[in-house]
Amino acid sequence: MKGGGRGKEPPAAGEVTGKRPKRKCLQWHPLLSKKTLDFSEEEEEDDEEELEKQSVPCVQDQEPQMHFGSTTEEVEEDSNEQRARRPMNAFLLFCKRHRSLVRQEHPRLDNRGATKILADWWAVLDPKEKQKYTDMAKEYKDAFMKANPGYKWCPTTSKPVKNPSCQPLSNPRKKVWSYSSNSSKDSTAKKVPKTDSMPQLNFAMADPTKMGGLSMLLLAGEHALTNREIPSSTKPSLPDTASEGNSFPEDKEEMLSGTILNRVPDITESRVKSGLSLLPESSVPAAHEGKPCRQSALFQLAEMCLASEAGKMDTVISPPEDSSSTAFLQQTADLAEIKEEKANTDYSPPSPHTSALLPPPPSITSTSTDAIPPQLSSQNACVKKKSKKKEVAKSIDNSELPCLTKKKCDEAESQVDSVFSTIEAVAKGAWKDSGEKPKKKIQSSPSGGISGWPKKKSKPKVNTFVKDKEEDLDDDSGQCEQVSSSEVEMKEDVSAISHKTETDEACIGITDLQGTIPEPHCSPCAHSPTAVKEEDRGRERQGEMSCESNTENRGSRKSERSCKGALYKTLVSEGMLTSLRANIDRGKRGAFRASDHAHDANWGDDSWILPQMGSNHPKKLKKSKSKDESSQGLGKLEEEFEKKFNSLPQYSPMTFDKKGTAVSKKKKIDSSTVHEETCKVAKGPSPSQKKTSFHKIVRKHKHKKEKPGAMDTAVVQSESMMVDSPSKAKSCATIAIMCPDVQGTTNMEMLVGSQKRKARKTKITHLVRTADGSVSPAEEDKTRDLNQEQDKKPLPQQNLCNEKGCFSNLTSEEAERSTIPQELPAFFSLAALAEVAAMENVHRGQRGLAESQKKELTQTPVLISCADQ
DNA sequence: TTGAATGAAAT
DNA sequence: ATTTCATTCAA
Repeated sequence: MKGGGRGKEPPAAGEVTGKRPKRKCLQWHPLLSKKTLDFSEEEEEDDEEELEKQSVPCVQDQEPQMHFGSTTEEVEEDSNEQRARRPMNAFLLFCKRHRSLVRQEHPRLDNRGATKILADWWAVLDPKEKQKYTDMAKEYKDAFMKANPGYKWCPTTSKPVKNPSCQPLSNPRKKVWSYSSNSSKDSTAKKVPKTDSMPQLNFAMADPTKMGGLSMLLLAGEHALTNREIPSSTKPSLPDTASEGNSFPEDKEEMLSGTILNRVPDITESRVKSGLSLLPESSVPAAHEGKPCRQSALFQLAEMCLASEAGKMDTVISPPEDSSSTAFLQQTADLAEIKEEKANTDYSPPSPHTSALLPPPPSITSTSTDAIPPQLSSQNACVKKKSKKKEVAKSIDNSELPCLTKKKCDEAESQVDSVFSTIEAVAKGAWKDSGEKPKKKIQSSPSGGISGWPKKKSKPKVNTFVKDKEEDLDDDSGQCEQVSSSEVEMKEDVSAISHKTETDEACIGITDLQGTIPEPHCSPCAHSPTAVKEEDRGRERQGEMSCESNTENRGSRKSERSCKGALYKTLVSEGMLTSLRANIDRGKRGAFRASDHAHDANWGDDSWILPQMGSNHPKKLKKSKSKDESSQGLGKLEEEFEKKFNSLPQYSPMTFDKKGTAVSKKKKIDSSTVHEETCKVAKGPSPSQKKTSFHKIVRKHKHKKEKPGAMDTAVVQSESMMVDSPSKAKSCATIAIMCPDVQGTTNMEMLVGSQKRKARKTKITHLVRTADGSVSPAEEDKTRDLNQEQDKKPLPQQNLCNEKGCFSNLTSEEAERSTIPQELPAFFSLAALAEVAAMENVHRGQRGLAESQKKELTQTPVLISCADQ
């Protein structure tokens, strides 16, 4: 059927160009930009940012993971390729937000169909609301542009924008997107000054991604550090590094600068403080030195890990959760001290290598292992996992398969290893970046000598990689500038390292998880940081408890997260991350907020995050969540996801229907869809379809009004339908009644929407397909027309509907799902709906849902808001 | 990998 | 004016 049609779209040009081959584009996230932002800026934003941050990492991680095998490297390597994805437009946002709803209603409907419906809804959507989405989109775009100054939608030429090599990141960061409710403001800001340097990638982003969950930490750290950086800023090399590996370099520096062990404590404190209060100065000497160091949360994490390994971490870690910032800090400090001591004891003796961070000597490792609280290990694992899950699989193939296969390497070892690996990876990354600095202790031992590094006993693989990398690094070492030249290498190395390590870790983590918990969900966790949070709370899967100290809950998987989470929490507690806290406070429920509010307030961060989440592990999450169900268990991910999105108003289908009717939108209705549904209805629609059919029917009527010519056919169809099912007929009638006024004025042309474009190509196709057998294209068209015709209606209705609170109800997912009936009342008479439902049920053979719906419908007062009024 | 929708941007 | 591509996910 489509074959012919298709030809066109897929098209030609597009194909070749590479259209969809999914580029490796990293998805841009507001967070990225925010990342750059100073936390200090806006509290609100901060909150959001926090959330975002969390989420971001995941996202980022995920992406890389996704592509991982191929992509990861690509990302790093191909800065060029990686193009940031273009920001979604209002419609896409809308789709993203509502697709699930549509699907709920019409389970059978595939995405295409859903898209059509969404298009209809969109068409019908009140201008106000549309405006919201538009604004969002705009902001999003603005932010995006800021982040990626030179970004071109069409890669066509080349992606000039990014360059990998050396551009200074700093600029872009500035503000990024502040979220302002008002759309307009952003526009001005848009591109702003930033140097164009920021390549699309936002390497900054990239790094974090790599980092995984850590990214957030990094952000925080960076944020704090940022100040410093600026001063030193100019390092040519840095920027480069930053661009590339960004975060790493900084870390690296730190690493290099001081012995990690020793430094760790200090750094940690400093970072923490800085992060919190922005204390700056004192600590982080290293950073000052040469580079800016963004320290990163990552670094901290590493430190923590080390410490923990040392044995002390437990303490440290635990605090975070509870804690208030101060306590935490103090503890940290204490820990640091302790660490130092131990470190000295344990580590120092052996070698200065990089000291703790990197490769703890085997002995140490063992020690650490013992001491290591699951948390740490878990953390590491978690972090990596996130990013890697998918990757892991791939990567595993390469190097780590064994782990997977085994699945159970010693957990302890694995964990430890993972930790180390992580650290190492980080260090390496840093080193690379920092390569310039002579400091690198590691360097002290030439590549060959590095042995210190690669401590991992258990996992030679990692070590090997690391070593190799190190060597590479060494080679490269040092030269940030070189980076440009050797960027690729760097990237590769880094990526490889990180990945590998991650992989290993991931494997480990997975193993652990599996061991502890069979569920695969882990991966999901990775998906969204935010989710993680919630999960942590909510989920209590016992898990290993590794994180006991850490946070409240967390099962094994969580443990990892928890670790991170601990940091976050700490930060939050301190006030660093307001938003986070807020979220936590809200819990899942936050969703409710009025659409508007939410929209304004949260929109930015939250919304973004969620989506990504979804995208990342769309399959798992979504399905699981699908909706209602998810609320129960799954919920968290979804919840968060929705929450964010929720900030945008989500409308119930009913609303749309109403609006559609009410509103004059021209919308086109998808004739095809309508037909299908109608047909279905007539036939014996599937349960899910009922609604759809109903809607469609309504629409048809509308359309009919609009187009007389079409009307005829449409009418006929409708008639037929009616005949088929009296109930339907009634509904139709009802509708007609309701919207009698149809101002016929309309225009024939109307077809605005979707079909316009596609009409050429697709339209036909649709028709054919849609036909599902029954429909013929012509009819559909007619139908559409008819619908359109009818579309016009008095605005008031719309308002009413809106006012009624379709939104309010909707916001919460639960409400949405459960509620359809509730929603219904608005537009059409309930009775009609009920009838329809009844019919459907009959056809189906009754489904619980259907019945329930009917009941509800019937019960609900019949409002005939429609028209008139 | 395609397609359905809309829209912004680029060509 | 036309083409890309952003999201989503079943075919």
